[in-house]
Amino acid sequence: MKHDSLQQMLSTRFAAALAQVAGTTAVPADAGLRLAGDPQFGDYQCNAAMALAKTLKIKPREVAERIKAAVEPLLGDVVEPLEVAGPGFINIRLRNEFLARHLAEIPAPELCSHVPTFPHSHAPVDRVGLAPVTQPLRVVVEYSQPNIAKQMHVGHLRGTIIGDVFARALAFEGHDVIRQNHIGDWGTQFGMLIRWYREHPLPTSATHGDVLEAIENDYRAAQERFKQDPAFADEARLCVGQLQSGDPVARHVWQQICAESWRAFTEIYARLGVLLTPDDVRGESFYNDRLEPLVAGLRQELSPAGSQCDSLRAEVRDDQGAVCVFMYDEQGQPRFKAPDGSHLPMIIQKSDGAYLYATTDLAAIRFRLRDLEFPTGRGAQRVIYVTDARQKLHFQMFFECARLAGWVGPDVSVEHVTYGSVLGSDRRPLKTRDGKNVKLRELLAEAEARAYELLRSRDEGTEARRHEAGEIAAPLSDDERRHIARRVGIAAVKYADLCRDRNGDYVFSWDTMLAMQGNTAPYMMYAYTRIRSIYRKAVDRGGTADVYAPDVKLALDHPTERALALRLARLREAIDDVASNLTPHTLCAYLYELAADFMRFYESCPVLAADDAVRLSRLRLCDLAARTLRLGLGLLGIEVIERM
RNA sequence: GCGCCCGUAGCUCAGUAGGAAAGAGCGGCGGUUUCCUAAACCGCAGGUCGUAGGUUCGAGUCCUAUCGGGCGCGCCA
Repeated sequence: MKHDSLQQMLSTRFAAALAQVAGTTAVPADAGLRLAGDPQFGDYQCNAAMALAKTLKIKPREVAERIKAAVEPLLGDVVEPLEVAGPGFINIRLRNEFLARHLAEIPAPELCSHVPTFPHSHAPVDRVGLAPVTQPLRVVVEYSQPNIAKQMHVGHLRGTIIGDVFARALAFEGHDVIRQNHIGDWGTQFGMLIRWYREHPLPTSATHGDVLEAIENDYRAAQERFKQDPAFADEARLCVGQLQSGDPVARHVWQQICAESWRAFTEIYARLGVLLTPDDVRGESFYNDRLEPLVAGLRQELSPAGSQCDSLRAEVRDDQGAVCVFMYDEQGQPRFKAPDGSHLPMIIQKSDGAYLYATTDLAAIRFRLRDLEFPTGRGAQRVIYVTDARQKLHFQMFFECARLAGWVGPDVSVEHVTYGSVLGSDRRPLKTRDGKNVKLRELLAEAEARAYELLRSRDEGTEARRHEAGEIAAPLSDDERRHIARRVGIAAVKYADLCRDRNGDYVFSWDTMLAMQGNTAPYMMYAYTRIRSIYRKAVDRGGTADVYAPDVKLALDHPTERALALRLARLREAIDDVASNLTPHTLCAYLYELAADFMRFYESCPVLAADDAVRLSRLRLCDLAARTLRLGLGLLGIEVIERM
């Protein structure tokens, strides 16, 4: 089992050599080791000589030569002779024997059941030879955050998909991941609904096909009535109080609404292949009775003479009837400003006594870091919030406030991971034709329908013809096609979202995401089925039993074999990258390159027709490629299929 | 007014704590199928990296201005 990526392995050796050349015992944190910019320069390169030349006042190429001399004994038979090139680059090419050995160490699939896979499939995960981290962190990932009594819509799509990748990748790395779905299940809006259901029946599955849709319609009707009927509005406000004070009737209606909402959310999550379950729900209501003491506590922590952190400071003060946290910078100037230039506070209690998002967030982080009861009894060391970029200011204020209050220590990492909006082809936020939010339920149905249509139109011609020509055993049955269409459709939506840098806005396009060429889910899934097809045929011919036998030597003589092998050997780098930088698109890029490398290998290296030794070697490469694709796509929350 | 994000090929986007001649896909043009799925593969064409300064041996990448687009900024989440 491997802990270090190739890059880390090379980097530590070069770092040691650098220290030696620089004449220090301090090993540099960065040995300047990068992927080679161009294949002609090898696989990796070390760029540290130029920088070191400056401090040593020696010519860069001379420094490079010294590094080369110092590092070569450390590298053994890992690399071909190093080359110093250009102004002082050191080009590194891994030896084929090393690459082959490296891959040969990946054992036949050993399944691990500690990593979550898909909601409906509890198949253990094939780690493809990658070891978990030795020092796992407890990581909270908060994502999705739908609102009770409303259907999930496109606005929830990105956060749900992206957050799920973090949960998966971090869990795979061996961290102790706690998913948290901070659902909006509390607040004044429930007064209207509770009041409404005094005189209307609560929708049930017996009366409505989509219960949540019915509740949402009622909610809109109640809002309308709230605006027009003052008596109704007053009663609705009273209902809020009843709910908060635990009135059994109000409480019951609220619980029913929540239960129906969760049911609908869970259905969407399962269909999307997202890990979130009702167990992960800890909504705003959960923190309700912690809010009053929290505000009181914050008054203590942030009193003007109270605890301070660095030179920043904050104070709690009532302003215009609201309880506010005012934050100041090192110069004593306001940290945040309103449009009119006045000091912008973070409001933690409204003038009417109600609490806000900020208050709940503070309560939640306190809970996660201090109170969360887990087997080992420790709180989270890393908390990741996945929300859209527009909430940036809120999180900035919230994080600073929590730090200033001393609730988030220096050893804890809190991260706001943002993403851009989903836009339509008009570059405006994606809406339906009549200007409404696109329901996730409908969007996913369309994805599946479009994928089905794609398969059907393709099959009309080629599949039947290929069956007649004896090229394939049987055309797809309609059931299979529906199954495949579901996987491909959902995968297309998720992959299209994940494969671009999450910071920017992104233009939603069915045609782009369902394309068979390019960096898309269908292309990758197709590559996987091609590999599996070879393997099936090999099994039919009885030639796969021993691909992982110790005497099978991986031959990397053809350039496409070598390129594929190198890519496979870099899996660890790709996964480490997502887990530490929280950038799903870099894993997508890796997998796309892997699929493309496989396709090129496939075009130029016959597998089944090759002689025994070569066939087994290539078959093993194929299987490693399939396993790597399945794992990588699985970490992206995408399930592969065996045929397309 | 202040703050954040974005600006790279006709289009959609990569470009990894500054490193060698700027990369994909789509679209365009041209090739490849007695061969494991042609839903593929290969080749060609196409860029003053918004603009102007600066730092550096070296800048798409860092700094400062500036233009253009998006978003945010007291009792919403």
